[in-house]
Amino acid sequence: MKSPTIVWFRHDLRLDDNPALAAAASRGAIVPVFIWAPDEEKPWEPGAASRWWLHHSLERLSASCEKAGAPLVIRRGPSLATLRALVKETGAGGVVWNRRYEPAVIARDTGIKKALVADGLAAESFNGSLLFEPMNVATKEGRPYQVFTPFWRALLAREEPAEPRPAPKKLTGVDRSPKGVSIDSLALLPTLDWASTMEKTWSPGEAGGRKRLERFLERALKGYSDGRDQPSEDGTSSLSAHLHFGEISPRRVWHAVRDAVGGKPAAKITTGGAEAYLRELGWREFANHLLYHFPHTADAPLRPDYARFPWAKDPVGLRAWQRGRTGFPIVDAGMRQLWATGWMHNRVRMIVASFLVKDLRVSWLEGARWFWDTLVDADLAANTLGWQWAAGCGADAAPYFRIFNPTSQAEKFDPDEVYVDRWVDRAAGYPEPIVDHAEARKLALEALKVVTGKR
DNA sequence: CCTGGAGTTGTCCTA
DNA sequence: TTAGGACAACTCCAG
Repeated sequence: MKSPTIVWFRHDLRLDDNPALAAAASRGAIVPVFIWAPDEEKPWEPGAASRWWLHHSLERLSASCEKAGAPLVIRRGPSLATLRALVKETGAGGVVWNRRYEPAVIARDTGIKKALVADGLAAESFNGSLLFEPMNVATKEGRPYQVFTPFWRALLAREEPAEPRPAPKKLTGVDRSPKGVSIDSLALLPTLDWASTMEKTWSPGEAGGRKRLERFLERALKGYSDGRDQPSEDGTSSLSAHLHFGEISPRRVWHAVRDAVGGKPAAKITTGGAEAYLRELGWREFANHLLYHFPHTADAPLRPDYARFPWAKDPVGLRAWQRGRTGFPIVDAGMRQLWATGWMHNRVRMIVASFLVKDLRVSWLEGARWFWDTLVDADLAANTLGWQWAAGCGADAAPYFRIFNPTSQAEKFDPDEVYVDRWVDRAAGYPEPIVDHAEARKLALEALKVVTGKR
């Protein structure tokens, strides 16, 4: 019998349109593996909400692999050593995986590939997570893009992403599957009772992702352009966490959206909702492009001038923001939705982010860290882009004078206060506003002069 | 190399 | 009540 191939699952927790899995399955027997090694991703090892999601996603993936004929082996420990051990135990001839683009992960994976090849093994990686990988996209001058619109135009001018390929009908496992550990033993679930609302809100896993997509296409795609701005409505796709963990393929989403509006090439789509949604997938690509080409941005502003920005030390304000006790109902509603569900509507993410960095003048990194721990869709590329955009220190950032007014944003996007009422009880001991917005706005504009170097 | 149009998501003041 | 301009320049990127 031919030697089996190890399929190293990471952020591609699906069988559908999974290039690494497909390649391995076409060669013969496979050993599907997930390795829990959070230390290797420091300082951005998965946060609490991500771990909750991962726990359930692994349960689903494990069930699917089992059913398809090749049980998932779960282990913990250093990735390279674990892969080498598995090679030894199974006589595998190679290891395959789908690529990730976070700086720490790239460094690790590069080392692992080199080591495996030096061991005399076949090691091959694939694109399972992006429509267009960052190393293949550049301006006419060969530089990375830093402005979204030209980036997006360039993507639209290209050949479209390939059609997704369905899951292999059957997987062939090895005769004696290597021992693994239980999902429970990874201790991914929170110890306190924090996840009950999350459990009601989400269905982690491949099937849950596909259902979300179908539901979105049926109910919200058409009205997406405006619907996505109403946090009280289910007007967004809510696919972010499924996409982050690779439970659904972006190619699958891309083509499903195209097909939903007649199957025209994406560049020719003028239907408002579909065009706007594909553009959001474009932002996901752009975020990965930026993080790949500017790896320092996860921890420092892209625009070096901003290192001078006089951020406030305000642990009390930060705490009030985190707990949803700022006295600004739309901000508090968002922060409480985040705490309860592990997710926040994108419109509200912008409002709360602007509030933290402009009204409280607390560093975007504090916000990024809180989101990182509490979002089920926490994604280093998207989180970095979003926070640097709000703070004005990133690529294609919001102009410095664009400071969200939490009151007018609420009036505009939650006029009947349906969203606020869902998350905030303003009767009992609801706090007074912790800042005067008009005053805070002036101070923020003043502080920004330090960066622009003017008086 | 130069040129010129353009840049996700806003707010406030004035006429 | 509403519409329009100011809020800063700067850099990006295609032609």
